[in-house]
Amino acid sequence: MNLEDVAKRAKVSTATVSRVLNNTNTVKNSTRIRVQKAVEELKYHPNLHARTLAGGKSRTIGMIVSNLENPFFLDVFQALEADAHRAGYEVVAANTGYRAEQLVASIRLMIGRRVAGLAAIVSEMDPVLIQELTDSKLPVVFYDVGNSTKNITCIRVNYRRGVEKIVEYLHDLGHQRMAFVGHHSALAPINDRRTSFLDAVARYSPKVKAQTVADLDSLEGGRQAARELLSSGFKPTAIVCVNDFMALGVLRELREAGLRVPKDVSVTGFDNITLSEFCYPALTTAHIPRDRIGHIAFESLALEGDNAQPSGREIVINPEFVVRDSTGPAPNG
Amino acid sequence: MNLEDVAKRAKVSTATVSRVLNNTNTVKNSTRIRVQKAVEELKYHPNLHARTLAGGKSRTIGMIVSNLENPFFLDVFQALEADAHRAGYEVVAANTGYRAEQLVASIRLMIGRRVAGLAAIVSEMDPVLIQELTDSKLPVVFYDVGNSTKNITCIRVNYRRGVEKIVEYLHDLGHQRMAFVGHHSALAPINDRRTSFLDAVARYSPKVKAQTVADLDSLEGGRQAARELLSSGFKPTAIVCVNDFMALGVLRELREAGLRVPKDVSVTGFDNITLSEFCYPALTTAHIPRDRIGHIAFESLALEGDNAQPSGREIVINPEFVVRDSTGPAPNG
DNA sequence: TTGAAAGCGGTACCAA
DNA sequence: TTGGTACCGCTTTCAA
Repeated sequence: MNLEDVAKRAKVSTATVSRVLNNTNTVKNSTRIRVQKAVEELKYHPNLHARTLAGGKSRTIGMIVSNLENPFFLDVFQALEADAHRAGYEVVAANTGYRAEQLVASIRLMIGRRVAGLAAIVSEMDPVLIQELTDSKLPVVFYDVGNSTKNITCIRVNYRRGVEKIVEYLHDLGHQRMAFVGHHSALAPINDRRTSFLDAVARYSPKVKAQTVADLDSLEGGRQAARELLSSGFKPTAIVCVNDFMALGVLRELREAGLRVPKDVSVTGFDNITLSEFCYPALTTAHIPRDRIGHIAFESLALEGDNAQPSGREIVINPEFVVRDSTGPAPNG
Repeated sequence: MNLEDVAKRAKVSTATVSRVLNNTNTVKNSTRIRVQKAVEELKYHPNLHARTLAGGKSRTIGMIVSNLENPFFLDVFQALEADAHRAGYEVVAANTGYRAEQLVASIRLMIGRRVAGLAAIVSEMDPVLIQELTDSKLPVVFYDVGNSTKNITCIRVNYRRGVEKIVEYLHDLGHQRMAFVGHHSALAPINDRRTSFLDAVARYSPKVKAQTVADLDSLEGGRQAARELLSSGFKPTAIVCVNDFMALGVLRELREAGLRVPKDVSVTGFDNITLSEFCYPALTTAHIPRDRIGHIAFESLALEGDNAQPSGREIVINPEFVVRDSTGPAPNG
């Protein structure tokens, strides 16, 4: 089923069918109706591949994220998609699960699809890939990696600042044994977070001690990390989690170990995902505006004409400290 | 940048380049290497649109879900995608947010992309769309709607049975005022769930009373529904939620209203998403095997040859009752 | 206002 | 083992 079938049935040329389908040029009203009728009757759906191939331009944006299970990424995706749809774009997403090979495959796929722009909200970016994307003319948005150049926009979160605020807050509450629960410490942007924590704690050294553990970025990962922590003998009075998602796992393990939060142990998250307010106890965390990230990504990728953003920007986002119920004074003794 | 550029650089024909790119036929080793070198140097990435257009076949599966925010759908997606990748397929997902117009748009999009198969895990399917998909020759999998025909496989969950078990359990615990928290009662498959609940309760009538409320399928929706319930004067001792996701919202509202779960109010979910075990208290729920649904969807859509599934199957899944900590004896008085 | 035809970037068949 | 070439289904001049 193709244009020609429709054309035949409507007794016009394929060019005319194309015209009515795209509302381009002017078509006599009577023939327009004839064509539309034919389209209806044949239940014709234009082949999008042929369309983009012939048209040259692509109306889809690619987005690659590290972990769709973590609502953080989903929120960014939804914000981006909302903008995209409003502007007549589609967005196709890929999930890497923090696997470098999968990232390579996803990038190839996106390039193969000739996306109009690519948002890479991933931590496993290696320098080679960054370079490759930089070389390509494709508009790209990175999150937490790379450097901005003509076709690349970088969005960074001042994680360090956020963690400093958290550690300071905990210190003021009297905590002296703080632990950090992270994940994938082999990945640079994520290891930076661990380092930020250690640096933040170092300011109160030697009174305040620190320890770090890591597991997968998942509920179960957070739980395992907490388990490891509890059996390490370190006995933290505060656990700083790299994000809210893992913090939920930590909360569970503490609960099952009979520890009360925040009475026995304080816990903090990061991101301020919706769940952080719905779990028990509600998490003290640092807000990262996922929707803003999504909006910025879209703007940098798809705006044209007057609204076009100066590409090659570097945007820094400052997290906002949010106090809830998962933190409290350090226990005595 | 296209095949011809590569061909020129390698001093061969486009046909030969195509051959080495696809590993078809035999190409002399020396020329193969020459071509590969050219591909490398030019950083050439084949245009996937041209590929599918010329090749005729599509190696991608479409999946449409009602609400990606609800982990239930994400789990199905991930299972499907894992299978697909293993078999060399891609899957592109679309989220409707339970909006009928968005579903129509998404279906058109998938058809336009000429997907090899379509999994529609949505509740907002209307008869017209079902018919349209049935007429098309496209392999389709429905969840909870439609009927199986030659090209259509249906996966159904015996929700009724699951709710019966839940209501029976609550009844045995002495609960006499049960409420149901649902969403989008205008959609048939979802209203069926509400009806199942009412029917289940009716078996214990008139001793046991029932009431139902509905809001959005979200954390906040569950919370609002609970709020409405609490201010209705009905004073339920047990709240049966249409799914775990909304149950999380209910838990929060109860907590903020000063009600203890399960001491004052029992709460049940449905689906057994991972979060149901990580929230507090852990939810009594009914397990629905999302991974199995994903696997079945993939099999029905993409298997060929010996492993091909008899299409037009109808698969019924029986939820498994899971007791955790959110349910307990009805409070006295 | 409409039609004919030249691409878009590949694949695959037929010859060489 | 290779090259030539006819499509795949659509968009877009260019003429009529």
